Parts: sequence; structure tokens; C-alpha cells
Amino acid sequence: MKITDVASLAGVAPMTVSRVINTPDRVSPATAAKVRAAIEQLGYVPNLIAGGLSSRRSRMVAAVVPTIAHPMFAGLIQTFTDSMRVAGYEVMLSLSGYGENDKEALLRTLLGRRPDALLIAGAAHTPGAFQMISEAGIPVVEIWDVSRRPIDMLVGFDHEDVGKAVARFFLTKGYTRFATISADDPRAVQRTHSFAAEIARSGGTIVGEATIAAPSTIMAGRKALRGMLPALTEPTALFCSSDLLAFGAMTEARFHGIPIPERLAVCGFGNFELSSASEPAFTTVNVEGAEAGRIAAGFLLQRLTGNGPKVEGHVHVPFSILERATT
Amino acid sequence: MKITDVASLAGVAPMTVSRVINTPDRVSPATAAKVRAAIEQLGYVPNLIAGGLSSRRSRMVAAVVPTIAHPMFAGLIQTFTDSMRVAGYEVMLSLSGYGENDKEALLRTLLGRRPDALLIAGAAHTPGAFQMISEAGIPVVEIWDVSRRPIDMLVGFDHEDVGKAVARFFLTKGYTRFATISADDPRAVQRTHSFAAEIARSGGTIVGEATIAAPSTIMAGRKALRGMLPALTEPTALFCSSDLLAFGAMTEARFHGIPIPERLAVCGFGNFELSSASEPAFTTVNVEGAEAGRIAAGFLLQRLTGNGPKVEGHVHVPFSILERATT
DNA sequence: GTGAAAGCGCTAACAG
DNA sequence: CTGTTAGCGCTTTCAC
Repeated sequence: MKITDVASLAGVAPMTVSRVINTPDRVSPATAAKVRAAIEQLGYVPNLIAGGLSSRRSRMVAAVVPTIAHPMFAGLIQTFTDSMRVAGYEVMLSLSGYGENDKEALLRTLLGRRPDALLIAGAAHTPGAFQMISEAGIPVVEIWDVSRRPIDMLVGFDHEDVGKAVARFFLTKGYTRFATISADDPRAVQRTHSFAAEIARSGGTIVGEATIAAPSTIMAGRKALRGMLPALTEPTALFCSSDLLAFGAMTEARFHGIPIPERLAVCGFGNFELSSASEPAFTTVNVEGAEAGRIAAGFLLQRLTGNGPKVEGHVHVPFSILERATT
Repeated sequence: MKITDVASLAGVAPMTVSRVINTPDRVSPATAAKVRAAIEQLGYVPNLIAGGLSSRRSRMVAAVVPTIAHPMFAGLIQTFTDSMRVAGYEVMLSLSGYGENDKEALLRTLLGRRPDALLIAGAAHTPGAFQMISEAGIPVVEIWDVSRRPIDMLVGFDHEDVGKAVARFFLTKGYTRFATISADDPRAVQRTHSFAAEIARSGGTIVGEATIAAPSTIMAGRKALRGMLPALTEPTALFCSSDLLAFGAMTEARFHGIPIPERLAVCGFGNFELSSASEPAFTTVNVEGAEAGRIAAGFLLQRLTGNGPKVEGHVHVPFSILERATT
């Protein structure tokens, strides 16, 4: 079933059918109705592959994120997809995982489908990946990470700022002993190191440090806390690189009769539903993923529709510490 | 940068470049090396759009699932994507949400890109959707739900069997009073109704029934349990349509001093990490999503590679009740 | 093992 | 407002 079939049934030229589908304003209502009837009758589904080849616009954008299990990414992808869809672009979602192993191969097949734009998380691109993206000649938004040298546009936040802010938050509350549980992915490590550095700068003591292999799980949090049990004889403030780790740590702490927050204060990261809905609700860092998705879509659309000047998109997404019952 | 550029740099015909990329066996090693050098030098990324139009094979399959927040779907998509990728197919993932509102529009744009195959969750297709899928002329696997009349192939399980199995499980343990908390999506309702029917058939009493709007959340579980507090004066067995609801219910119950499992036995659904890693770990129903993904990919690939007879794929995915500390 | 010609289904560009 | 012509970049098919 192709456009010529519809055209001959409706008694018009193929180009007119194309116009009815893509630019209905430029067709008289009468012929449009005829064409639509033919489309309906034949169950015609336009071949976007052919259309894309001809127009050099795929009406599709590629999005690469490590996971959407994280609420920040889930929210981001949700609003990004919604915003792009409204503007007539479909989002092709690829989950890259946290390993950077075959990202170049992934990019090759992705770019081979000639997306009109690219959203990509994590700025740790290999030189090859960097070059492929640059040479694709499409607008690019990098998210999640504040890179030293963005390829094009950027919507992110500084992970070091987060670690520092949590440290200051704890210090202001008067804590002097601290511990961390962190996944080993680069961003989590950045947050954790920055936290530790700020603590050290202020004369605090780190009494426990645990690192677990990404991705974070509740069980990993439980196990990590079990390992630092001996250090928790005096009041300690714990910063976890994920709410899952924080929840696991709290679960294990309660299991061992450690009072929260009296003996163990806890702050997580991510604002998972778990952080607000479990008992006690725990303090965490919230990053506005949904807002980031909207901003990223806005940047790309501004380029794609070509209105106005070439924007130099570069935005820091706000984050905030949500204080709850564990600090 | 196109295939003719590579061809002229390598001093061969475009067709030879195409062969080096797609069927390297049919090219002499010497010319292949020349061509590969040219590809490398130019940073050539083949245009899969053009290739797809010409060959009528997009090397892409579309997958439609309501969400990947659910571990069953997450596992399914993971193994499905891996299996297809190994066979040379990219997966285009679309999240449809639980509403069936604009599924037809979604399908139209999806099928417009001419995927070579389709994986689709939930069998509640509108007549229009059903027709579009049938007429696409590609292999289709429906998952998650055992439909009355599958479009093509099917990998699923019977939600009514799950409800019944959980009812029998509770009955065998000697419970006589029961309650349910269920999301209002069709599959959850099926499980819950089947559970209630089996309980009624065996003379048990349903002392509480709560329905919440999908998607399930921990908070909704807490709130639902709060509403049935007056009914929980005697030992009761609770079946929740999701582990999130079950965790919420348990959290609220403990908050009100209701002993688990003495006064409230709990069984969830989904085998989220929460069910095994929280304290106490709770009983739940596990569905082998990962296995389902592998099976679905196998079905599709058997059709796509065209080896052997036309399979009539129709499989029930196994589920099991994982008994833990709450029953 | 390699090349030449033709065309996949659609739309840009230009006429009328 | 509608139609015609000429490709988009690749692969199929057939020759050599």
C-alpha cells in the first residue's frame, strides 16, 4: 500500500496526498476530504523511511541514557518525549548501561538512522564517539553531567556541588563524624569525593567509606552498612550515592537496633518514592529531571525549527536537599 | 559523506562498498581492506534509512510496553534487546503507559518506520490497532497477557491463574479472612478478581477491598491499608497487585503496630528488589520476565531468518510464589 | 569477485 | 491550489 495507490483511488497526484498528510493547509478542503477517505479506505500508513530519505528529515531524535530505573532519568525521558512528540518528533530511546564498553557501536547504528537531533547522557565520550557526534551535523544536548568541553549544548548539574552541599548541610546541623556509601560509577564517585573533601576541609572525620559496584541496590546498601557497624558506636552522618543504598543502610541499621537519626543520620540521592514513602521518610537530594527534560527539548526544538538565533544552550539544573526525618 | 565518496576514494564501485559492509565474505580481502581504510578515513556512517528503503528491511524491531519501571518489563526488555542485537536488529522502544488512549497514533508512527517485527504488550487492542498490526505483514509477538485470539505469536501468562494460585496458597496455610489492594489496570484487576473468586468458592471471607488508580505507588498502598484498618482486628491475609502496594501496606501496618505476619499476612506481585531486601522480606509472585524476553526474541528471529517452518509461537511463561517472612 | 543499471516510496523544487 | 520532474543513498538484479 503506497502513496500512488492512495493517489489513484482519490484521483489526484501523489504530491497532493503528501500535502494532505504533511501540510494540510495547502490543500483545498474538498480534495483533502477525498484523499482522507482514500487513506482510510486503504488503511494507508505512510512510509516514513522513504519520506525521510527524500526530505532528509527523519522527524526522529535519538536519546541515550544509562538507565531509566533512576527516577531522575525516568522523569527526564518522560517530559523530553512528551515535549518532542508535541512538536512532531518521535524519540528513539537507547539504554547504554553504566559501562562505556560499546558506546561507539551503539552510536554508529543510532546515527545511521539519521536522527534530526541527539540527547545524550554522560559526557565521558571516547574520542571516536566525540568525532562521530560532531560530524553528524545535528543539534546535540548533553545531560546529567557538566562536561569540561560540551560538544554542543548542555543541560546538567555539577555533581561536586551536590557533594559539597550535603557536607555543608550535615556540618551546619553539628555532626562531626561521617560515613559514605557510594556506587563506583564516575558521577557517584564525584559526589562522594567532593563530600569527603568538604568534610576534611572543615575538620570533620570520615569513619567509614564503602564503595559498591554500580548499579546501586538495596542489598548492597545493607551489606555496606553491616561492614561499618563497628564504627557506628557514636552519632554518625551517612551520605549515600543513591536512595536505594540509603534505604538498605537504614533497613540494616534498624535491624541492628541503631536508632535513626540519633545514632545514624542518613541522606540519600535521587528522591526515589522510597525516600518519602518509607517509614521514616529520609532526607535526600532531589534533582529536577522533569525540568531538565523540558529544557533539553526546548533547546533542540529551537535549533530544529530554526527560529531565532543559534542558541548557545548551557544550563545548570537546580537540585535541592529535601530534609526529612533522618537528619 | 556517502557511499559514492567512499567508493571513489577506494577506487571501487559503490556496490563493492556495500558488500564490504553487509556481506564481507563476497569480497576479496584485498579490496575489503582498501574499502575499510577509506571508510575509516572519511568517518563514513552508512545511511540506514536509504539502505532500508532499498532493501525493504529496516533491521529494526519495534517494542511497545506500558512501562519499564516494573522489574518484569525491565528484565524482559533487557534480554529481548540483547537477543535481537546479537542477531543484528536494533530495538525501537516505546512506552505506552497504562492508558489505551492514543495507542493507534503511536502504532501509526511506529509502523510508519517499517520495523521488521513487532513486540507488543497487552492484548487489549482496539479494532483499528488490530487491523493496522495485521496488515503490516510482519511477525508479531504479544506479551504479558494471554489473549483470546492472538494476532500472531504469544508469550504470556494467565493473570487469572496467578490470582487463583495465590488464593490457594493462602488457603492452604489456613487463613480464613482476606483482603486485596489492587491497581485499576486490566491485568491487575484480572488477578485480583480471580483471587477473590477462588476465595469465595472456598468459603473464605473478603474483609477489605481497595482499588487505586494505576500506576501503583508505595503511598497508595499505605493509604489503602489505612482505610481498611478497622477490618484488621483479626488475622487477615492481604494480596496486593504490586510489590509497591504491598510494601506500602506493610509500612503503614507496622506504623499502626499491627504484627506481621501474625495479624497481617502479605503477598505482593512482581518480585521487586524491595520484596527480598526490605525487612521483613515479603512473599510475592515472580514472573520470569527475562525468560519471556528471550523466548519472544527467539520466536521473531525464527520468522525473520526464515529458517525452518513457520512457527506457531504460543507459550505460557512460568510464574511462582516466592514464600518469605510475611506469610 | 566486481560493476552497471534500475528503482525502493516519498518529497523538494519548480511550473502552471 | 495542484501537478510534474528529478532525485534522496542505498541495494537488488543481472551482467561480466
